[in-house]
Amino acid sequence: MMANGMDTVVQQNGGSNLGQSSQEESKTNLIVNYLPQTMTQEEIRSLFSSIGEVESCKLIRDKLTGQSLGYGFVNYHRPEDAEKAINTLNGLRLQNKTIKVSYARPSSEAIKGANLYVSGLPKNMTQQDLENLFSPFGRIITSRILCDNITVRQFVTGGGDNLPGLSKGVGFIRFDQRVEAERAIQELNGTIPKGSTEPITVKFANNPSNNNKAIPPLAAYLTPQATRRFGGPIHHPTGRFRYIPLSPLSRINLTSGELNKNCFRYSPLAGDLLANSMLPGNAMNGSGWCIFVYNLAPETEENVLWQLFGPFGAVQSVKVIRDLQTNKCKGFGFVTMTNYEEAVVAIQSLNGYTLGNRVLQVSFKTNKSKAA
DNA sequence: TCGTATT
Repeated sequence: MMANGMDTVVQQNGGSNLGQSSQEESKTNLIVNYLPQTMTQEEIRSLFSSIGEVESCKLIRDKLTGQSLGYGFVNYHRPEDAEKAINTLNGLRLQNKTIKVSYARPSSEAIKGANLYVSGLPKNMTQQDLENLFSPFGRIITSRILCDNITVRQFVTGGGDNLPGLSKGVGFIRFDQRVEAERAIQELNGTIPKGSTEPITVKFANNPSNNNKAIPPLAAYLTPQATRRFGGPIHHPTGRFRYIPLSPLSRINLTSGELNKNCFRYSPLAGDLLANSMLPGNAMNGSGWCIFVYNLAPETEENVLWQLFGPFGAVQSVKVIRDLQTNKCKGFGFVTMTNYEEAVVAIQSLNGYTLGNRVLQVSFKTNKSKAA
């Protein structure tokens, strides 16, 4: 059935009340996976609030470093909102990630430590092959075969089923229950898959919470931005952005983590945009850059703006301006992005973009009430 | 040849 990690998990027993208690499967609590590293809890809340009223929202962070672990939970008040969130937000591309939205299983000790690392796989083994190999031992939550160019794959195919990248011969299988994983190790470790000559190794995967390999060099926090190559959070003394013009040589690399998110740089492409945005009292309101989007269709909803701007970087909030009577979009909206450079790229990319049969106008928000 | 999936 499912051939990639983007799909909502299929309940192999149809979700009916079989052996294991189908008791308190929450219909409102969602787990969100593959979140962009920079996405904050409030940005997640904002995104999911575009569907319906959120009861609670939690981004899971590393207890030591505070870094996002790339997943979180969103609990709605209403089950129908949770279902709608899955239908509309699962598979949404944000920055270089494709998020996954699915129902959270009830938390328990039995589901922890159920992730397996598999190596020695034949290079031609597909994700589906891998699932077929492991599925006799339990319900598979996720599976993945590592490829050399996963980034390219996600951008080109949107995380599709085929894997143009070359398999590295290693992968992961996450089972629903730890006992299922244990049994898979016993039965499959050291065995030779059909059509292969090499035995596979099956073992428990490293636990990402207690590894020490992800700590960036201390120097990354101490040296000037020129030497920064790591995406970790910079704790600016002011706790907020400071305007630091750099040379106009900066280039933006959307696919790497090399965008310095805590300094504003002049971009040779963006001089006039910057000039506009720096008008008094406008785009930068102290927490992000407000972008004006014009010529939206009457039926536009918030998720459209998320879809449009999300791929360009951190989006804090979106707003569709509606007529109070008809509840239809009045033709414009606003998007607030955290980082100046990402906002510039979004504007340059989306201004003039044809959405439906409408040509969008996208710019930094200006203080047009004064009609200066 | 180790990804960011259980509060």
